[in-house]
Amino acid sequence: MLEIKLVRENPELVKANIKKKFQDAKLPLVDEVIRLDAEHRAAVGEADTLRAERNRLSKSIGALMGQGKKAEAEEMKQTVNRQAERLKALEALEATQEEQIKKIMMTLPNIIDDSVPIGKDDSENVEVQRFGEPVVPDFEIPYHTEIMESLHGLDLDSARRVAGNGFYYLMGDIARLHSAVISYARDFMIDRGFTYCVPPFMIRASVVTGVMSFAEMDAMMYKIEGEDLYLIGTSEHSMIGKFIDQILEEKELPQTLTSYSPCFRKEKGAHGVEERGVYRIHQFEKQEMIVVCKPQDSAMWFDKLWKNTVDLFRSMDIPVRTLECCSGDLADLKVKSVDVEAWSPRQKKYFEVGSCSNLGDAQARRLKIRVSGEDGTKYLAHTLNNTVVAPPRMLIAFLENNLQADGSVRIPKTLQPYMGGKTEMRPE
RNA sequence: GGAGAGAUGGCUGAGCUGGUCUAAGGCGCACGACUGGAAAUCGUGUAACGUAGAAAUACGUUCUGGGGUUCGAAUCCCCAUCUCUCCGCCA
Repeated sequence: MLEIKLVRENPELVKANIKKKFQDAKLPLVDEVIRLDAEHRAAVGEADTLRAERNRLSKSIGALMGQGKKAEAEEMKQTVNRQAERLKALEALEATQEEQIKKIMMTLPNIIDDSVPIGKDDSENVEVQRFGEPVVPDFEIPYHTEIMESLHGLDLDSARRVAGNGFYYLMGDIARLHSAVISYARDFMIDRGFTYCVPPFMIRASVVTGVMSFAEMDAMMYKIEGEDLYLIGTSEHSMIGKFIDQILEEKELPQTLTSYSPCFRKEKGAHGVEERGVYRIHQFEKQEMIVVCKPQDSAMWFDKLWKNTVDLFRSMDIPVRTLECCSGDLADLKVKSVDVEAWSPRQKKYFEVGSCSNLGDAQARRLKIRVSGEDGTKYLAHTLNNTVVAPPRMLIAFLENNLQADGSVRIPKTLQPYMGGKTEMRPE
């Protein structure tokens, strides 16, 4: 979501950005929206003149009525009525133009950061940095469902009967580990100065459309039947929505929040062979972090945010890397984004466990999140979000990296207090 | 779920028998005066968004949101949302 002024004044910049994202089909939209905008402003100008005239005449009708000059008032009413038709037509035109402009503006991608690598799809994403040694042990690592089952920690059969594919029962120590990871991650972020928050798990359509594109919404969100409510796909939705229509004082920034929520996703689309078990599921839990800040600070916060996730995983002895999203793979609302990926010693590759995004002012423009500066000027805030940790997918990385040759799973020191002091989980 | 009352600029709060509402009054905030400095006091100014303009400014839109009646809506009508009170239900 760009500002129409930017498109009007810098069409070449907007077009170059579209090309960088390999969305050439959208190029004609730029000229089209500029034309619509010019027509719209002309219509507004004419309509405003008519409205001014109507207001002036209406006022004098009031005055005439007060003086008891009914005949003159009636005559004046007729004058206003003669203009009413043209005004009505103009107002209808204004409405359709606004709708058309908004529709196009919603599809134009945000201007990406200069540092974003150019590439057409996820195959061209770029590894930035590795943290920790990606170890491949000399014994075989089983599929994560087998590790969990060996510890009596997973019951997919029952889940299928009760809710279907994409759901799970976590049992015993695995369920406890799940809660431990969430609690540990919560405290980890609180220690870094973030404010803990439990948000609504359902949100209105108006908030959904503010935080994501229609295509994403259709592919992800579960709707509550008969109500204007959707189950959240991530607490980012309700956390950014918290600031909808707000004008924040500059001194209240930055807002740094960490939130817990269950997440619900339809996950429309094919499920690959490596996505069995608890990798791609309709329901999971997540500790999230979001930041609302001044525009000049968002790049700095972006770096801080993804580092938090890296540090968290490293504190549980899980090797990770950061993978920068290339231009073509970057969602339209985003300025820049990196995925944090955890090492899978079984697959001998990294897989996504978190995603850190700088949205610039795109969400803020849609949701009207503004800042009132010291000198009274108003501007849009920048918004960012990042995963702290999202089990049960994260447990896959945890189990594979902490599995011992004898089938037991080591519990790192940092997690032990959250596991009642246990140092390992052992199959019976 | 049932019944009733409400929603007005940053906050509080009047207006709600339709027409100087260009939204009173108060609080807060900003600037100025007074002061050695401050408090108190006094004065002035204090919403957002859009269009035009270099700017001053002008015009338009907005009184929870959407629709309607009217020459004209904060005010009347309809729908939605939210809040409060009472009843019911419930962890």
